[in-house]
Amino acid sequence: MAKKVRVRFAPSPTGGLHLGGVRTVLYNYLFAKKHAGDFLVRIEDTDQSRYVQGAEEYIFDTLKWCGLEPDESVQHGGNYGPYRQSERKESYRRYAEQLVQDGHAYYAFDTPQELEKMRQDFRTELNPSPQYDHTLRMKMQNSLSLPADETKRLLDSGAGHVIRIKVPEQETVSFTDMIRGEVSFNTSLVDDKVLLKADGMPTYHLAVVVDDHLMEISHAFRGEEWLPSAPVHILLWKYLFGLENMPQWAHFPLILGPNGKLSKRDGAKYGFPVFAMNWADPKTGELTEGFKEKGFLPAAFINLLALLGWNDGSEQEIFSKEELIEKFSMERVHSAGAKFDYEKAKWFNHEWIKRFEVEGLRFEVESLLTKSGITVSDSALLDKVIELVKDRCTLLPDFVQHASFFFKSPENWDTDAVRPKWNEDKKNFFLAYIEKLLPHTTWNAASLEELFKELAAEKVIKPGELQLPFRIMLVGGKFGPPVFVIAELLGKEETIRRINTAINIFP
RNA sequence: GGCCCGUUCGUCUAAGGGUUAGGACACCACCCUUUCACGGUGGUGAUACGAGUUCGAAUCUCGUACGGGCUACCA
Repeated sequence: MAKKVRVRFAPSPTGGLHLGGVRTVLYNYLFAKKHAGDFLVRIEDTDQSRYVQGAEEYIFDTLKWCGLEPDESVQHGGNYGPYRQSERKESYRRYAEQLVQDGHAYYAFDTPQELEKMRQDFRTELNPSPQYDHTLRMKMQNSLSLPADETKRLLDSGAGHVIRIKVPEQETVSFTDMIRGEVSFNTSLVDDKVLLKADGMPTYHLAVVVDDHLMEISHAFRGEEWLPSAPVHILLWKYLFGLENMPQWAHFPLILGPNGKLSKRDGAKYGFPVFAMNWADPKTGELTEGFKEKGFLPAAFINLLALLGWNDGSEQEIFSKEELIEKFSMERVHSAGAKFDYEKAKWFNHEWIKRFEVEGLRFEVESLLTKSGITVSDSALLDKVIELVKDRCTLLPDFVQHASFFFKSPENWDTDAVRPKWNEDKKNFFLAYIEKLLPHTTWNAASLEELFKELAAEKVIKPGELQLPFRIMLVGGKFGPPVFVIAELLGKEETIRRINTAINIFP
């Protein structure tokens, strides 16, 4: 009998949510939705020293922007709450003690200094990082190496201690990864990981297993960096809840930067965002730019993220969220890491801007224009302008360049572009053109162009040489849609005003 | 160092024994456009290497090389 699909995402509020993290949420979400299952978010706040104030809210803001809101979460409550680890503290201790009683874990009293000393003492050329494992545990201070009464005395006296898993020797732990197939490990090479810390909080290893059990998680998906600790989790499932109840695992490939796992540094170094939204670290004040603020559409963002490690086997590249839910399948997630390419990311956004209806863009464009000091008085005009220029915009802020001159006269003119061919004859042409425009009643691009060309023929000037100056008069530079279309949208009064203004400025 | 994962154009990828190894981004050329784009057409460009299995290998197996991850009382 198949259990209902229930997946969870467990972010740690240590600041920011980068591409890899968001993609993990995305795949979790897509899989859950595809199978009509639940998608939960559980907060990993075990390490209070790394906990960053505001990071939790940031995570939920990000999920909201991406349209990946959980069904149950810290914010919404739900039947399996609480979803914050610090609020579940007591239950973890219980399971850890249970393991000790069953002989699968033990108390360890070693201080950080003693651990450091151990690493120093046993470090050799062949083994640069000695582990707390079966070869060393009897040489350390723990309930396995110490006499029972000494252990009891230490415990009773309230001596600081952790609980570590007792990993067996010479066993093979294997499991089936939905992406990689069978993966196996020799337990002799696995170290005795800490399960419960001295402060009573669980480490990720204990928490993930206990929570997945308590929250009835059916599928556990996470990044590939977790693969090496999977044997610990498998062992814990075996000891605590039974392998037959274990969720199915999938380890997603990493998203790589120019060199190795994508990091916050890469963004700053190579000039592209690595976070979904701006993140200002309250501790350092450091700001990391986000895709949102850079001008990405959420639809484009999740689209490009989804394709970084997955495709449906066809040549389709543009997928809406609904299509992704429908077509996503774990079998088609790659096992190799994918290097992030910002150029391609921008292409996705461009495609989405082109596809978006005006209604979907209006709000963003207007607020961007307002932010750069442009007042949009005519919203019907704004709609026309958006439709007209959206093909030219890759990132949302590009609209400012391509749309602002419809609402505000240029203040600078690219006079260098007109200078070489500008002369008295041309100036006279525009003066004459104004005279023709004044009584003109059918104000549309076609008739304006016709008038322009007739006059040019009359004055024996090539129309081509006149169009560029005309464009610069209207928009200030060498860009934008066809000139006569611009003139049409600008209206008679404004067009004439701009010709008049510029004609006196041209060299 | 040890363990684990991986390897098709520069990048993202298709092709799950038989294709001139396909597409997209980027790049180049041409067309369209007397602006900038969009668009269109074409081009450069890849199966890491070596063995084996097979009539036949990018595809299966092994080895090598290379890349990445992990190796904390972080996740």
